[in-house]
Amino acid sequence: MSDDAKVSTPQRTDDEDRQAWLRGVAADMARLDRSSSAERAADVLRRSITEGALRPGAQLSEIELTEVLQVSRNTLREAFRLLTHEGLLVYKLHRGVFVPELDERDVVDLFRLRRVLEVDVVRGLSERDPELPASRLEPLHADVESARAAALAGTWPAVGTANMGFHRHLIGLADSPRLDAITSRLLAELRLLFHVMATPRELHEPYIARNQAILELLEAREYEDAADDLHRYLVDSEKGLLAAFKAR
Amino acid sequence: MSDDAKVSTPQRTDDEDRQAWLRGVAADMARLDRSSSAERAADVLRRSITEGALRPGAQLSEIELTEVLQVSRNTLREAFRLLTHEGLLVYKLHRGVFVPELDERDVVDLFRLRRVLEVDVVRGLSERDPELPASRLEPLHADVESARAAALAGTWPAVGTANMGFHRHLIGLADSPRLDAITSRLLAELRLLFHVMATPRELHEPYIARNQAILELLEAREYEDAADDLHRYLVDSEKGLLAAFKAR
DNA sequence: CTTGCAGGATTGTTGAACAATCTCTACTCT
DNA sequence: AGAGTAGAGATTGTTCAACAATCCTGCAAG
Repeated sequence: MSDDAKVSTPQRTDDEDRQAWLRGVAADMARLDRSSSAERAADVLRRSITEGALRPGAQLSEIELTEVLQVSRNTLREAFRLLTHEGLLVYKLHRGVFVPELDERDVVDLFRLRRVLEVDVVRGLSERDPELPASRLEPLHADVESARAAALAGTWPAVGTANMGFHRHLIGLADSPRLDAITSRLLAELRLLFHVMATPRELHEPYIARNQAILELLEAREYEDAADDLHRYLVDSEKGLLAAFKAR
Repeated sequence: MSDDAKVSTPQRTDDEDRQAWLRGVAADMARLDRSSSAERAADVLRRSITEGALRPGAQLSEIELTEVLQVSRNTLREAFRLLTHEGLLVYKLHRGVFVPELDERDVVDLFRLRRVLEVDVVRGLSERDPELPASRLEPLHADVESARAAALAGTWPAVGTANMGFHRHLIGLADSPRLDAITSRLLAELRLLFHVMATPRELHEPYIARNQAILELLEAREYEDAADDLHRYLVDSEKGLLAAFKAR
């Protein structure tokens, strides 16, 4: 860690800045030289699925998509694999790939995991409070803000996106790459579930304020209260989705 | 198993049996027609990695493996993708696939998740105790038994396998497919970590008895005590691995 | 109404080919 | 001599065309 800083600026900050910059550049590079074709195709498909253009249950034809996406069948199948791992597609042997159709049991399973993981992250924050700068909460503020803006504009899917970003960033506070990966998959599946709703307003609107309340508790370092709030939040959200299923 | 009994047996049980049988048949079918080539190649590689024939850091050459496994490059790459998703391989763009080298941070990350998930499963058992037949604990007994047998034979890697099976089956009690998938990946990565030990005896032996103790608490329906034991178990196991890293 | 059987369509797999990138060696220049 | 550089060789990324295996559809027969 320590270095041969010969200048008179505080070495710690200087070094930390450099480290942060190095990480940033590395991340940018990794983002740029992605496996080009396969990941680019996966990006397009991912958006089509999460935005609802491809409904749950829909089949994705290989030959059709090779023409649309301008990639070979092999590359397309690699993109399929990527999305399969994210839970956005399922393979049926010799029958093709489909957008998964989730049901009530999946809702229960999904929220069971969300509760365990998210609540534990928030509870665990109290133990590493000192090393957690306030700037780490910045992305959460941005999510609440954009959720509120989207609500004003009436674009409820965007509200859902922002709310999901809030929880993704909340999980990110734990600095656990494996937890981040798991969360990414869970939220992708949650997206699929949202499509059971005709009008997603009552599915997203109530949670804007509740996210903000949790965020304020985090700022006040009331981690236990925040965890309790979050738990109730997830229970209610699950109830809402299950109700939407029954009313469907 | 069940039959289309027109006799006077209670219909409910009859129907439930039929349902169970249908699920069993479906599972068997799904297990049989696996994606043949790609999954078969992945099976071979998976065993090579988990059994240590391919050490962490080793590179897997494509042309070499196409000859050994008798599959085409495209199919081999699909097998690589499968194992990448399990955490047993990592891709480095334009450089190839490698067996990952995990370090202390991975140990901490991994065990953090194991503690949260496994402990929560055990705690949650108390709420669904009535619907949990004693036969569900049968696989756990088998794991303890085979661990003990392997210890007598001195085959410590087999002890590790049995111990991991115990925890996999423990998680399985939650009946959560997503949790099962996550666990499968975590345990695969744990396997990679075991290879840092020259002599794996002290890494596995102490935990045979501790698994049995936990199992006995489960049978006695002392779920809180079992959860506490499990928590300590995982803390100690993490310590042992970290110590092995430092002594390496 | 169910069962069995073509025929057509789709997926699974292969092999070869070319482009892009990395690694290593050997060379040049100071 | 040592550092930097250019290029050859090897490996990976991607595409294409073809064939084998499997699934789905519709129709005929019982």
